[in-house]
Amino acid sequence: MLPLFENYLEFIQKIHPLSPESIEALMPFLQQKNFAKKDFLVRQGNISDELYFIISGCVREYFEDANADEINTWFGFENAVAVSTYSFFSQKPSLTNIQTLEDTETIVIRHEDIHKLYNQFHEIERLGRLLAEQYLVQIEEMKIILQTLSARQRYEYLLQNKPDFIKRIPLKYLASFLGIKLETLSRVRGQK
Amino acid sequence: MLPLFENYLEFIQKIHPLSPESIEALMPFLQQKNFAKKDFLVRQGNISDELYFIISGCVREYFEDANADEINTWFGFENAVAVSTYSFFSQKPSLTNIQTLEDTETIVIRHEDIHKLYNQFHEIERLGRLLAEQYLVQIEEMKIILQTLSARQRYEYLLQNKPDFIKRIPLKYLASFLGIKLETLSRVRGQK
DNA sequence: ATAAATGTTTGATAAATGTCAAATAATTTG
DNA sequence: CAAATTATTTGACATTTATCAAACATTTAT
Repeated sequence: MLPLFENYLEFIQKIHPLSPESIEALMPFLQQKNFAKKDFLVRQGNISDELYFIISGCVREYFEDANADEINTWFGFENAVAVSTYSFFSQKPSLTNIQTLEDTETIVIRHEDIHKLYNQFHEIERLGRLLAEQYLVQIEEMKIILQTLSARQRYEYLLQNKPDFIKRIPLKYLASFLGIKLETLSRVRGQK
Repeated sequence: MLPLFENYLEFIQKIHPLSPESIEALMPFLQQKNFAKKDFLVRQGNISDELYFIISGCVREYFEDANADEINTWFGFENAVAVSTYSFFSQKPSLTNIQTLEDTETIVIRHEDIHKLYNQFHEIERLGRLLAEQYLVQIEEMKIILQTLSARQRYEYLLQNKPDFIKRIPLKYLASFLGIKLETLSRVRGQK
């Protein structure tokens, strides 16, 4: 087994253990892809037919709003799944970009291949369901943060719950992720 | 076929068509439950082991924040699935209440029974996956609204995209759903 | 039909956040 | 390493939103 795939399989098995047969069927569809800093995994407007598991590095998902400002919607580090959900699920043009913030190693699996595996192995479809459910709950949490917290409280939420974000992601990007302006974020974190 | 189940089956078939065998297996687990206005389908702190399909009426999902203010997180009308996602998926205590805003007829299916069906029918598990994916994309949309729009723009979003909300849901509840105060919402909609 | 309860609007003011401009600080590149 | 670029902070001020109080309107229950 290539050592790079170990993290990926471990990640999967934690969500839903797979039989040796499923894993054997899955492996040929996995492909390693490495990206330099600032490369794009997904581009707004294109249909995203790949799902990425991040082995190392860091990516952001963002879109451009009406004023051509970038709105960051998601950040992912090692051992996270990066996917342009709407596009990948519906196979329609992506509303977002996914771009690396550092050199990043990924394991890629294609939409088409996942669906082959879904058809062939009920337990892989179950994995897909569980992954979607978990992802959903995470998005819901972030939605509540944006719905209920002040700028200062949003920053404190990051401090307590996503310390990696503050360590590794430029404030510039974190601001729109938190739904506040860069200057406000800078002030809020100065006074604490 | 009881006419009440028709909408439910139609809803399901639109997401993923099921074979007659699956439908036959599913039917015995469906149960009709009617609620009076202000009744609770789910209570914060309890494990929610039921998923509701709304035949008629209207429900809200909400939780109480640290100041004992109610934060509304979701509204559902006819032909929507109401579920306390976190609790139902993880079978841990619910973070939210689900309460009717009008007399409401539902079709209920239990967590345990869904999982029996998942085990027995791959295609029902697929339905579950697709439902989770769709739900996820909807939550993501609302997250973007809260992340990027001003109070006035949030109201205009509702006007254009969820006119039913404005017709049928008291402003009092819509305000926290939009992440703004009642008075602000009232002002914003007065000046238009 | 009326009183009580619930829901919405309005006003005055305070607090939070945004805007624009400029100064520092940190990082990248030749 | 120095210049150029990118990122962050700070200041003055504008705008938005919240807060608190009260009035007004609508719905519900008797």
